[in-house]
Amino acid sequence: MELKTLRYFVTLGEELHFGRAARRLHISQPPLSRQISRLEEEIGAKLFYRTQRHVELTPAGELLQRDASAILANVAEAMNTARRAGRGEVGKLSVGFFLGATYTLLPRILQNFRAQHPEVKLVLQEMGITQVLDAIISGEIDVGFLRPPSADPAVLTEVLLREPFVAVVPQNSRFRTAKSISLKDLADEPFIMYTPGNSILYTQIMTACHQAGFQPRIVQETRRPITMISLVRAGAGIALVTSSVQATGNKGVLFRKITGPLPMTEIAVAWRARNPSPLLQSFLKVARQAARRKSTAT
Amino acid sequence: MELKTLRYFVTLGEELHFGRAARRLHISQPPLSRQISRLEEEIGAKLFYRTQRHVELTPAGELLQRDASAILANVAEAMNTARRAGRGEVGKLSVGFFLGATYTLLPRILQNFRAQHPEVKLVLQEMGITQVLDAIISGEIDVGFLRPPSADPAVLTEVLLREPFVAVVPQNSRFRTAKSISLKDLADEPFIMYTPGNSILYTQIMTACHQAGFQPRIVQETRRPITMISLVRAGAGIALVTSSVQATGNKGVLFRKITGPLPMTEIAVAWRARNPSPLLQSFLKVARQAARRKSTAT
DNA sequence: TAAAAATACTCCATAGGTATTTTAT
DNA sequence: ATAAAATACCTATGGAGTATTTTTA
Repeated sequence: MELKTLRYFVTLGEELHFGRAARRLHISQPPLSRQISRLEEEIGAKLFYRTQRHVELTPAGELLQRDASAILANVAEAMNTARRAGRGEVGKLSVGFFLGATYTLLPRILQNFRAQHPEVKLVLQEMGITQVLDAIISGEIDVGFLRPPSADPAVLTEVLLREPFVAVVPQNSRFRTAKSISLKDLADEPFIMYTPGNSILYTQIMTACHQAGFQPRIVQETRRPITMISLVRAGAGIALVTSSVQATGNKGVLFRKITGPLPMTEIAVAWRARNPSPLLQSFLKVARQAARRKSTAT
Repeated sequence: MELKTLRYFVTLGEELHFGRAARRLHISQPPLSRQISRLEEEIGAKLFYRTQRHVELTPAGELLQRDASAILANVAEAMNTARRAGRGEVGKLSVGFFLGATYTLLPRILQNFRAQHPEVKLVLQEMGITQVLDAIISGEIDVGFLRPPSADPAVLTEVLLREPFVAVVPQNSRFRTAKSISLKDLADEPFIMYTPGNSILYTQIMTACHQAGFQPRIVQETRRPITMISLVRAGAGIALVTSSVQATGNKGVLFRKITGPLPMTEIAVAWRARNPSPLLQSFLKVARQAARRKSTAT
């Protein structure tokens, strides 16, 4: 069975006249006769009652007519879908990210991408920052957000966002009137700190404090900046978080700029080096645009 | 697009290896490569990422893989359905009948036919006895039940059932003790009669009465035997109905055999002379069987 | 270096064309 | 007598084969 045969059959079923059907198919009448005979042979049932004056569908032919039309439509549809998928207009894209990307960067990227590619299904997965890289390598996700460096040659990364640390202090803090705080002024404060294991922020802060000449007194550790802010609000100490955390708009605490040896911290987008998916490329483009606008805004 | 190409594509999508896929398809590797390239060209999108070591579906390929498998399954299914329709195992059969056939004959035929052809959809239409013939000629129904003769050379008929008339009398009738009634004994009774227009029963009864030497006094006319029986029960008169009407099991009236010049009345099955539908043939076979058993039972 | 996909070319099966016959109205 | 489907026969496109080249892990 070939589709050509089905097309012939469907056309003849519509015309009920070999000559006219053949003309519509841009072939001559004899080949059409032969193809129909062959089809009937293959199926093992007459599909048309035909005399020299009259052509009519048999019950079997009528059933096949319905099915065949549907099949032809499905084929056209499938080809179209594949074509559009090739242009990156439809499909699926898995995105992995860590908590820190969800404050300002990711929402804007996703919003723009959805607007430009409404028929693309986005599969979003939050995961630990250390797992993002593995997920990219394994192919579990197509694109991920992480903090560089990624240190794997099979994965390409591109920094989207650089942001400073800010200090989170209670509203009644002695720093409440200060516009910015020098890092070494915090030497005697109780620190609420990131968990060491799964955040390079921990390392960045610790290193900076040592450079500033003190060893912070850590009174609490947590992974989530929101929790850190709650603890600050409760008076447990002060915390250093990335600037974008301010976007959660927390009341009851104050955010202050830090001066001193603290470096900027970076968020990068990462993807498998040879993943030629057109969707991936579209996503990266949107991500770059969003990041550019974001940066200027910051 | 031809199905052959889709089959190649699906197989390669399963194997992800040109050599193995070609072996499964009983062709050599180069034609497979070419067909896949051609398909990609036609669609305008790469369907496989391929290096010499690794073949993988692209997003577009993955979509098409799903659609193509479904399409191939549908094609197989459609061919099968058509094949079975050709053997009369599935399909649709339109049956037209008049009221008089519904008492004993039709139920049994339909029951048997449904048992033997569970996948055939029966479309049943009750219609006036005069319309059955037209419906057959126009092709609106495939097979019809009517009272012969049909008087159209394009329609074949076959008598299935001959049945006598019986008298319907009230329970308190003077005939209640009689085993049978002679037609001319009814000469003075008020008659509840079939409508003249659409029943040859009217003609049969009137003719017989004249032969018996009287003109029946008609007090009521109706098309439905059930109504006639109700009227008899209500004491409006007596009626002559076909024997099979007894099957409705009416209380409150008595049925009595008639002796005299009343002929048997017939029910025939009829169909378009050249309707080669295998379903029709099956139906006729079942009808004949059912009628044979019915006759012996009567 | 080897395994596998792509390319080059050759051949033939079969789809389609033209001419003609058959058949039912 | 005629219109339309079937049959006969011919032609040529394109699918499949073999041999070879290219590529990358």
